[in-house]
Amino acid sequence: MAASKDATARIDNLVSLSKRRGLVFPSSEIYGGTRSAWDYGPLGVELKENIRRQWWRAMVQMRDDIVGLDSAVVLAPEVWAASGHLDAFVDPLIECQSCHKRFRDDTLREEYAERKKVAAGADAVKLADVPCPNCGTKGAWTEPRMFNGLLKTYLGPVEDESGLHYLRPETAQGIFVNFLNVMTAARKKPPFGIAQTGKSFRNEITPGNFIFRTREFEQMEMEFFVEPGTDEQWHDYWLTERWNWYVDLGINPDNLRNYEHPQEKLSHYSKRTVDIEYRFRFGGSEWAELEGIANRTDFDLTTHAKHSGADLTYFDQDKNERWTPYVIEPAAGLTRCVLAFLLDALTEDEAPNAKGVMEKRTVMRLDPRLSPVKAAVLPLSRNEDLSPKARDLAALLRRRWNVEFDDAGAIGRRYRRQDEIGTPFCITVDFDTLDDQAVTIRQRDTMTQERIGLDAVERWMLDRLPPC
RNA sequence: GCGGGUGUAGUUCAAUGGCAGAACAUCAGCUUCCCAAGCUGACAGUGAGGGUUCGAUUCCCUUCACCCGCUCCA
Repeated sequence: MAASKDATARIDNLVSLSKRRGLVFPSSEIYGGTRSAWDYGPLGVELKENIRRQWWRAMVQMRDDIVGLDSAVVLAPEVWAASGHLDAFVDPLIECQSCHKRFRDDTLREEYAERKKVAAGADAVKLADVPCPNCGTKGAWTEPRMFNGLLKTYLGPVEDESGLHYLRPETAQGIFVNFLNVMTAARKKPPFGIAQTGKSFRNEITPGNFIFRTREFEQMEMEFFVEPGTDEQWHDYWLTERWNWYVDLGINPDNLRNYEHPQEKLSHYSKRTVDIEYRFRFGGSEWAELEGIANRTDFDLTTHAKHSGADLTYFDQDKNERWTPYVIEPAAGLTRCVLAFLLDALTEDEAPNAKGVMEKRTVMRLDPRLSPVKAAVLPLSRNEDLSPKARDLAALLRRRWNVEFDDAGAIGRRYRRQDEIGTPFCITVDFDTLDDQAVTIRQRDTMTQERIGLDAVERWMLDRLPPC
């Protein structure tokens, strides 16, 4: 339990750092807050967009077999009936009034029917006869209450059932209903993929663990359409690709693992699902899901074809036959990625202060591609000659990157402030700069410095920051 | 939603049924200052609502949020 205590402290530490530095704020804080979501501050939105950009580059722009899409959040309600979400997301839950433990009404009666060999099945079982599996109290159940995971909204001027719509619980369905549009317009044929990122909404019973589980969250999903029979190979391919994406962007592989879903617990659409989990070290569980990589078979295209009447098969000219593609889906949580990248990057080391005494240093060792601020330009001290020189350099670099200028307080303090938010490079304009037209560049992780000519700074940065 | 815990400045913590303090952070100024400990000054708080009371941050109720469990799977 000591480990989880440390982990809790680590998260608490990140929560306060996030607020202090403008990464993540409690939502609607001045009104006491709402637990549904968190807000991303000036640095948080940069980090989140950088992660999204890296995903988009790796999944869409650097490949010729995947294209992008941005479908609506509110789709026709029929989509959710066809996809199975209207059924699968509705769980009737009942609670034992003695021990307050909760169960699903239907599974409780099913298990009872099986155990007691009730011939007529679960429907014949009366709840009053069923004892609580936890405490044994018989029939002290509350009324079943429906917990619908879908968020409802009412469109149109009159708020009645005819306007009932749902906010999407996943971005995937927007891809499936556009399958034909995209395949034709982009002139793609299987194997090919459609990717999109965006907000999704789920009525989670218990949001929590900072930004890990929220009712409003962001996903990065890709549906990869393949010929049946090749699906298992492609599934393995994407497991490797996605794992490597995290490691390439700096996540310590020791903090990653694959979790194979047991066959009997698979979602209604899945043949096989493997999660990439990160060692978040929350109180309750060491590992938690970052991304789910599922073989969705032809479930989605088939069900949408059936419900809509559209032909969602693909005509294979080589084989002269029609088939419904299978789908491999790597579905990542963008907001979960933000948390994982932050936790993995947040480190403490020791560095000497101005008097040579070793002191704790907080460093956010983010990959420079993800860092909210790419460089800070700092005059050695606030001075009428140095500050303008530094401002000019900052303005020049801002044409390409998010660059800060700061001339407040002592130089060491400013370095540490940039360390804490993960800025990889600090460029210092000193009094020699006025003569030799050169600056020192300090690197975040090593604190080493090198002197570079003013006119070479942009090139130096370009060599170390890949285009994005 | 249920059970347990917590709520005081931006952060981390004090204190009290009768003026709410500190440290760090932040901001302004000073400083030829290269790794947060210099000097001067400033801003800033009892989560919200109600009750008891002459008086509530403190006691009571409600509510909201966070943390730990039940649940969950991006």
